[in-house]
Amino acid sequence: MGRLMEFWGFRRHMGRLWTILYLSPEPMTTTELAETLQLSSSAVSLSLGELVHWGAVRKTWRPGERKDFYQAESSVWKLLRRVYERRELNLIREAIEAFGDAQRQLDESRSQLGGEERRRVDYMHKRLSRLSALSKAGERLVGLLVAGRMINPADLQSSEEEE
Amino acid sequence: MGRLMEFWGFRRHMGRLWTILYLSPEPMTTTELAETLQLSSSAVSLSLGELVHWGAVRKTWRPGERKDFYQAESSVWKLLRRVYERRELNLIREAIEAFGDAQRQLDESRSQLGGEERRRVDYMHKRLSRLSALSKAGERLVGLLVAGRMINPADLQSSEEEE
DNA sequence: ACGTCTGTTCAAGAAAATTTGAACAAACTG
DNA sequence: CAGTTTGTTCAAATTTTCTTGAACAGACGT
Repeated sequence: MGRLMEFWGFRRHMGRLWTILYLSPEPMTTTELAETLQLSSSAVSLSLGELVHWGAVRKTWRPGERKDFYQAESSVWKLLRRVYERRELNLIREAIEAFGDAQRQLDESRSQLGGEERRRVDYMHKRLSRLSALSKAGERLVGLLVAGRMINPADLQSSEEEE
Repeated sequence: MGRLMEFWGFRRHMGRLWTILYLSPEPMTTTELAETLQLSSSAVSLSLGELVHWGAVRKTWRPGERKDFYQAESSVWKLLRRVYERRELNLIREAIEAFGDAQRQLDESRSQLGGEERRRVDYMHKRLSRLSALSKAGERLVGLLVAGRMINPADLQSSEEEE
């Protein structure tokens, strides 16, 4: 899970910590976690905090006990959905915006150019439109994924076909 | 595109190089690329090579010209599919294998344990089964994506429900 | 065959990230 | 209220990853 998480763009320790908690029948303390994974308390604090932020781990208490206890959110599907929603969707939207900005910049310079240069700009404009269309299709698809609805990858495919 | 690619686990320059090529009506040489992006020739060579390896860029020639020319594979959908196929599927399969290995290790030690310890091992075993089921559902889904067939995220969801 | 041009590989250096221990802050105990 | 215990933050140190220039190798033209 550490490797998986790292691949996904999170800290490796986040995966390791979550896994330990996921495999434990009982909530655990930071001390136990640090011991199990041979980590310093600050490393645990940092990664655990991020896990809590992503809703992958919940803080709990025990009557009488002074330390905090942590337990894993055990619905991986719920977690995946949240990540797609918060992170991937944002990323795609930023990309869409960037493509739009680029096109607008091209529009501005177009009038001052002629011949060869202008043809080049027009070409770039067309390509950017394609990237935009693709991103928008992607946005829709991820939206459906998050909503748990059926997805048709052919939409992505067709968004790229020449008009 | 650089940021997107980086986020996806590739070098940032791969995204930048691909974009320049994608926006260019004509194939380009390494020299032009290096100039455009202010990169050293070795940096271009490295990232461009990786792009070729992933099929995102093709080498072409021009009669008479001595330098190699490069052009972008312009079907992003095709590229996405290839990445999912070569990389994500592998990752998932490795995970599935790892979960299986872990379970076998638990099986081995189970007989030598008793009481509390054994209950703990059984719990971990059950949890690993859930991760396995989830990964296998994921594998199937990515397989469908690559094949361009319809996907139902609800499969992932249900693979996690208690039996 | 030689010199030139092109592209790749490598090791050293630079930059970026992770990790850690210590300092700090907050909450509880007696 | 002083003394613990717990958790977080920070800057220094370490590790890892990127980048670069130089050395190397291959191909071409003469």
